[in-house]
Amino acid sequence: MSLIFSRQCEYAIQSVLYLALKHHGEMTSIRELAQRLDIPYHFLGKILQSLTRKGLLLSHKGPAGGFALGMPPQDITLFHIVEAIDGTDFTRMCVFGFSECNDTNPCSVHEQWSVLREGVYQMLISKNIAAMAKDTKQPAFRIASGMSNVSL
Amino acid sequence: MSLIFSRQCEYAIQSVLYLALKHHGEMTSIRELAQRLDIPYHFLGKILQSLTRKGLLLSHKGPAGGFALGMPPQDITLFHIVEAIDGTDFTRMCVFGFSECNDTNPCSVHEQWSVLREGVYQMLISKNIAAMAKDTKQPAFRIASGMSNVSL
DNA sequence: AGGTATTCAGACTTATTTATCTGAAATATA
DNA sequence: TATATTTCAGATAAATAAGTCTGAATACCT
Ligand code: FES
Ligand code: FES
Repeated sequence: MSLIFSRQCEYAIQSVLYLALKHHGEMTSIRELAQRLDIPYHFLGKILQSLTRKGLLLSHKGPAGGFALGMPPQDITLFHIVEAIDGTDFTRMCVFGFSECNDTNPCSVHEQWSVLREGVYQMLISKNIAAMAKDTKQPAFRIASGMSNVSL
Repeated sequence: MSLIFSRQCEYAIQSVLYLALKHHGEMTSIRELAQRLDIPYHFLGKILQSLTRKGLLLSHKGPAGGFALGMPPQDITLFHIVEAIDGTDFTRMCVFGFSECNDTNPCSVHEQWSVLREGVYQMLISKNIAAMAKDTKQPAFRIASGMSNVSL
């Protein structure tokens, strides 16, 4: 198989986006996220904990507890999430699997790949979560796999 | 971790490229490939067998046996190799992990991703192995991880 | 205070990928 | 024909990723 990001990372992106659709300060439980996004409950718990430790989310225990964004949605980009879950190795990786990817000792698709990789990076930092949430409120966009749009 | 292609696939690419540097019809053993490219011997054996079954390589048993390209290097692209090892699912995958990636029900980075994905596809089909082998003969390029250039 | 709903922490299981081992089949060469 | 060298096939093992379970800690509510 060949992926871009790990499944954990995909779940993390979906969850943060879902939280960004909620009103400021509103708490959302793992249960709700897991149901609505079709993510295994306990697995999601772990992922949200990681994001919380990194400061991307904040959490609160007890009834009426749950998770919410840990910083303003304007300040969160996909790159933050990817960085927190998968790390940023992909910015240094060679298509051929060679150890170091650099201009002085390139493989034969290095030039093309460098451009594409920069494109991926731009995709990850250019849009913040607030903007993506706004997109997602339009009916044409979707938050979860099957669902188009979402009613919270 | 986040990768583009599986490790098997990276090994496959390196191996096919190495074989393309050999004279037409020359047989290369798993042993030589494994040593020069620093790939686990038996694991590489499996991978080369897969490529052989797909017709990308041809193999011959016995002393002076080994592997060679199964078609003219001008006709082999990276896409053939990726297709044989990892499959082509990545051409249909959504960055957010949603089930179907399409224009009618997009996620909020679908537009950017579609462009990038097409770029990856072009990278994989635009250069054939013969051209890449020619690149690799220049001292600035490298065939194996540490090695710059290669003396066969 | 007591009951309930939630996150948190850690051990555990399962699935997938990567890697290894063993021996059989094929083939060149002496 | 005998021997050595190679690929081939299938089982096995180790490493990593994905997912599950249990109970403790925390906080709300009556
Ligand atoms: S050296 Fe291979 S992609 Fe840069
Ligand atoms: S729908 Fe997400 S990348 Fe196409």
